[in-house]
Amino acid sequence: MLALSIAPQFCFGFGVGRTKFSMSGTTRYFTRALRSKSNAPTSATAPNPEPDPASESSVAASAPEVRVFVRKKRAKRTVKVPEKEDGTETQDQRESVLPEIEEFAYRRPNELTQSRKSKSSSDALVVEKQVPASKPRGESPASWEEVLEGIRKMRGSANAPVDTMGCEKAGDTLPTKERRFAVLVSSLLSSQTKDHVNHGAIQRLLQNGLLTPEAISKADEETIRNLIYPVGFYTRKAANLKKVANICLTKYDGDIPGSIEELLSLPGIGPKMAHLVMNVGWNNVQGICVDTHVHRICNRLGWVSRSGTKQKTLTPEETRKALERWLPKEEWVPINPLLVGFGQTICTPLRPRCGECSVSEFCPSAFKETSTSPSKSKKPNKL
DNA sequence: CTCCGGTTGA
DNA sequence: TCAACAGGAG
Repeated sequence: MLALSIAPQFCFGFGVGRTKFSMSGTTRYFTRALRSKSNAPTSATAPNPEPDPASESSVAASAPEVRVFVRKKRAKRTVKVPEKEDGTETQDQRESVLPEIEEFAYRRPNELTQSRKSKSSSDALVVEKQVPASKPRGESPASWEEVLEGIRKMRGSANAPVDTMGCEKAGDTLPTKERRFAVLVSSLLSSQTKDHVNHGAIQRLLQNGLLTPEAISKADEETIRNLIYPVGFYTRKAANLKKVANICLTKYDGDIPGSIEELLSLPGIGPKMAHLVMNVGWNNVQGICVDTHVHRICNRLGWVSRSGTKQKTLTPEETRKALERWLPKEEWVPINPLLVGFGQTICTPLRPRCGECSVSEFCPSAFKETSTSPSKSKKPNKL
């Protein structure tokens, strides 16, 4: 999931020999793309399209075509960034980065109108199960439609990248079964990971032919770990990925599970991702994909509460059920990217920019958390 | 409630 | 420099 910014200080440069580093109290890491552009200027991004089923020694070690990230743990001192980080360079970085971000910008208004008109013109979506739009069963909050519309307008002017993009884009040129698997993999990788990082990992898997259950189950874990490296929690995810690939092969004939319950049984797939995979992979809306942004914002707006009370919901799952009680089904999919983007730019977890929010008049929590924060309370309100 | 591993804002 | 972050597992 994204933190707050698409700002120019982003300096990621996959495959261009740029080094970045981070610091934390106990551990320092830096990453470096192995093959720099100067070695193979024109083919740097298309190393080896063929599957390279694991030789015993890791693919990363034996095949120079595989682009991996090298990580070093516990470097004792700060690593120098080889390329200058002065102002002009930053400018270049921004220019090279923004188009990629642009790709991820959510295009919800189109899709919304499309789904409302229920037109079959959508190309990549294969499983076209018609979801009956159910009538909301609970009380709708006052003015929720105005609020949604207001947020849509705010989002239209300032797009924020959204983590579902990696999923929706994942392998959208692939055959349907492979595409579903790509969506599943993307979901596995995407949690706690910025989507451009996730997208890079998916591309590397794809380029190395490792975006099928067969290939992943044959590849060794080290290879997978190196390929997905910059994503958050890559060690755990590499292990989960192998397990999931094997489960898909043995229990689902190489396809992915088609129900929430079965998806939840996969390691690394929880409620949020299970609903995301159903929505995006199967185009079958079983529930709302609720992440912390949706959870936080719905509570701030007073849209959800513990059943029978006015208390805030305590978990995203609780929020999901509460929201599903009244939100019309055609909003179930759009609500996530809408609120996530909103939550990244305006309704931030800490110090929400209520002054810039056009729907603050409808929000019971507006201006309750001051941007200068201190005098409020020792224990800041998490929502 | 903590850990996972890296990024980010303060 | 360092704690907060974000989804899932334990």
